[in-house]
Amino acid sequence: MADTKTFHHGDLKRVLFSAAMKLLDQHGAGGVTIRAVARAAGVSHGAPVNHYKDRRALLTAIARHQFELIRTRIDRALEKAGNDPKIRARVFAEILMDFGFEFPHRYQLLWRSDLIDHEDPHLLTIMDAVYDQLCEEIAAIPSRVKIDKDTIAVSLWSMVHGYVDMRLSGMFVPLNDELSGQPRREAMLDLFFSTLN
Amino acid sequence: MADTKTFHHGDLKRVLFSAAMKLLDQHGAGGVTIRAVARAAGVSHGAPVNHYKDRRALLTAIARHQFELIRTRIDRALEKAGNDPKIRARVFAEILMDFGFEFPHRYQLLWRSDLIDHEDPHLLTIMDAVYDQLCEEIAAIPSRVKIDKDTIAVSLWSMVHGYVDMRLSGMFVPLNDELSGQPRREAMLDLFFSTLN
DNA sequence: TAGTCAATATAGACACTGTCAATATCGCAG
DNA sequence: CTGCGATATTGACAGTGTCTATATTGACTA
Repeated sequence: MADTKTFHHGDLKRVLFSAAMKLLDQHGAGGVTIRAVARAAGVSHGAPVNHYKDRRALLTAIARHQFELIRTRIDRALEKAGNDPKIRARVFAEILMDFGFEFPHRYQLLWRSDLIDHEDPHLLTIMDAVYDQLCEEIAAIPSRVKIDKDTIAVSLWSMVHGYVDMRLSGMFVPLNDELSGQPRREAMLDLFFSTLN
Repeated sequence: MADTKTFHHGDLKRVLFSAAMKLLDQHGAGGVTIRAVARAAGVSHGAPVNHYKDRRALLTAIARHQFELIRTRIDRALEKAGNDPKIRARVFAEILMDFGFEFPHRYQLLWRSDLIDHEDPHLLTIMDAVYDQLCEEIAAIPSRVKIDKDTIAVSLWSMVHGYVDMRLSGMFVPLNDELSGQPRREAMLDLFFSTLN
């Protein structure tokens, strides 16, 4: 008896959300305007304010949802990943890259601090959860050399994010992203994990 | 007799450019509107079109200029960097990070393909030049293992960009970015270059 | 010197945008 | 049936980018 299915429209909040997602995937964050979302949902331009305080709130909700989706994907992949912590840490990287190339506009939104609220508690929580999960796997890697675990985690995530982000901006594309059949991303991860021996 | 110092205002193009830079540094790319730039330059909102076709053209010009500044900084730093190619490649990373943290809004603009034209020939040229310079240093590193040079270059730049970009979005800040006095960025670079032995 | 003309600047319009305030409507509690 | 809170509509306001028509400037030419 809490929230769903009441009042005028039905469940406008959900409709607004999915309309916004569609606009995001199609036209990027710039296409997700309050008014366009309202149009797509078939309501007036003033209606959304009852469910999302402003544009930033709507986009922040979407970002939160994406991180939850990422975590779900990671969890599912880890179930089938065996026990080698190096392979498990690598799964993390693969999932993030897959997500970035599959949903470029969603991925780019995640880091747009001018559009979303990175102080949002829900968002902070889920981001921390993903980061902590990575750290757990990293910590389980047996390593001869003593390297700070956070440094490894930050390095890996940085490399992954940097690669996806730059590729989505059109960089490294002239490099063809292929070398002798193996995607470059695999070669990068090979290189990274070879460090940890 | 070519371009500078003519007509009505004097050299409005330069004035527009530096007004835009000031707005960028102060308020981010979102604050760089054609009309705000025109206001800051003391001309009407329609004046800029004579010098920059549209907002995208103005921002692209700024991006181009920033990459040229980065290349200049790299060149200068390389002059004092000695002959060890590993140190020279590292200089590249240090300069990029310095620039990113010194001018966060300028740095973020460089990768906003919704705001600037990454197909612009001038921009492509200067970006390629910076990348090629990195590759040269990488190629000079003697390595036991045979690793594709582009993979190393892409990995390094990706890690550097990813770290700066995520930090500027507020991530990794709770980690304090310090570990035992040494900045994390140095630890990351240590880790990266330890791979190439 | 007078006149022409391209380069440059202005002013106004149009269609957008986010956000706010006033108003209207719905559906449930009493 | 009566409220009343939650929700939706409408209109307004100040912005924005970009286009068009108009005005001004300065240099070159006859």
